[in-house]
Amino acid sequence: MSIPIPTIKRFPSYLRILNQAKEGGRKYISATSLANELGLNPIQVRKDISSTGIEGKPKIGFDIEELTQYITHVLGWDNTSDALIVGAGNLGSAIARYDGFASYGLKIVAVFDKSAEKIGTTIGSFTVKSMESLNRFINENRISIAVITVPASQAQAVCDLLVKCGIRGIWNFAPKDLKVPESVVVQRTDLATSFAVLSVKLGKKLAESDDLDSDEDMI
Amino acid sequence: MSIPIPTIKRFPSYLRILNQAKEGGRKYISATSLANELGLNPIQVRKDISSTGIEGKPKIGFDIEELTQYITHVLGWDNTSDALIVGAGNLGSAIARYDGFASYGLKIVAVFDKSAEKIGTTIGSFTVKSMESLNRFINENRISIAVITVPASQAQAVCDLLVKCGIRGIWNFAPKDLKVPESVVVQRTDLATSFAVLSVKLGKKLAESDDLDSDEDMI
DNA sequence: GTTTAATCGATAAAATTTTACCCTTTTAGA
DNA sequence: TCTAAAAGGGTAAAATTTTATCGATTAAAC
Repeated sequence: MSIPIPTIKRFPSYLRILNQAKEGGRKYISATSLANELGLNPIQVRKDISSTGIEGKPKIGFDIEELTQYITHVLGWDNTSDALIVGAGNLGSAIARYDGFASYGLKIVAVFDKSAEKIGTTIGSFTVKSMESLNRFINENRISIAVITVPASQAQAVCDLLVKCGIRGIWNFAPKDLKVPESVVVQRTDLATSFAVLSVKLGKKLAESDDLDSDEDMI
Repeated sequence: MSIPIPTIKRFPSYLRILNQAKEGGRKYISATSLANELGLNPIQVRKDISSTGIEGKPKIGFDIEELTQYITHVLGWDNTSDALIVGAGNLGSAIARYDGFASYGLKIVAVFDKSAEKIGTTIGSFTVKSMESLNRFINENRISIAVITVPASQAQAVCDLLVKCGIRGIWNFAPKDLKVPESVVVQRTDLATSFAVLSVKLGKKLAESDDLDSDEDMI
């Protein structure tokens, strides 16, 4: 009944292609063409879509509008959530300035930092607020999501504080695995993880082409 | 023989904990304590480690130094690769300024952008270079890895150019699935993907606690 | 020295995810 | 109208990944 995590991870890509197709004036899209765009297996796309309960029409495909709405809904991106950022360093600043979150139902509404030098400065459209004002801000604005972009050494302390203030979802960019109570959800996003996969694949690829090179020498 | 992708994705976390333990003066670490730190299953950790060929000692665990070296080697992080960034926007700038890449064998050596306003400006320790100078730079410095941080609409064009210049590995931050020849490796890193998982988990969690609330009402 | 408890390692089972197969539906064209 | 081709959908198989089980090993405590 519940949707597999790998499927959920593919959903944002589907949305992206769907939007593209819609902008191109199309009304229907087949699993096959979705798959082609994304380099996926069409059967897998169909299976992913089937988990939303949406049905397609043979020879035509799926109704783009309907599919978009369902996926958006499954992801909970149809209701915008306010979120705040803790940590006004490079990454925090970049995220604060990034304007693409709106399309996935996330609205950054404030940026916090503990450094006296940063408090009061401007990042994009935000004025950096102090950690002392965090609790009140969360409660007055009923914030349930926080983005952590502080150094690893401070991440757990910040996390604990956020949890105490009532935050329920944490998007953690610090390279640190946070301990939270069962009622709180943490998702860690780690550049290193992604780069590890690139490294290994590239290493393998380079080794292959070296092999080819030596094969060629033997001709 | 080849290491599963999920295992590779966990390797950077292992390295992080290993470093931490080493700094704490420890010489050995058990799969169990690694697992505890990361919220993983100890059996899984042992299995992951076994794919490196390293053997541990019962009752003691694994030699931290040895394990670190092997994992680093498997990831190819023992040889530093020079890389360049294309796209000096928010994200590109943040990445250029980020100093944590060194620990995973990645050294950003230049930043490129096509915008005349940005060329010549300074980002961290880099002076933004023009796209015209890209080809020459790649060849003179034998760069094989590029980071793409341009908008989605330009990503494929930039990618094609990079491939033509001889780039073999592309770390793509643009929300766009790039088509590359078979000899090139692309890894896409997407904030939306990560956030999707958080959204769904959080939605489920919030629904659960709503259920509990209503249950309590019934008492 | 013996016992105990922690841990490893190998193999097997379970769970999850991806892929294959085959049949049905529907549109477009002969 | 009939036929062909392009999907979709359901079920089952295959592949991958995670978890369990159990015996073997080893340092530390007694």
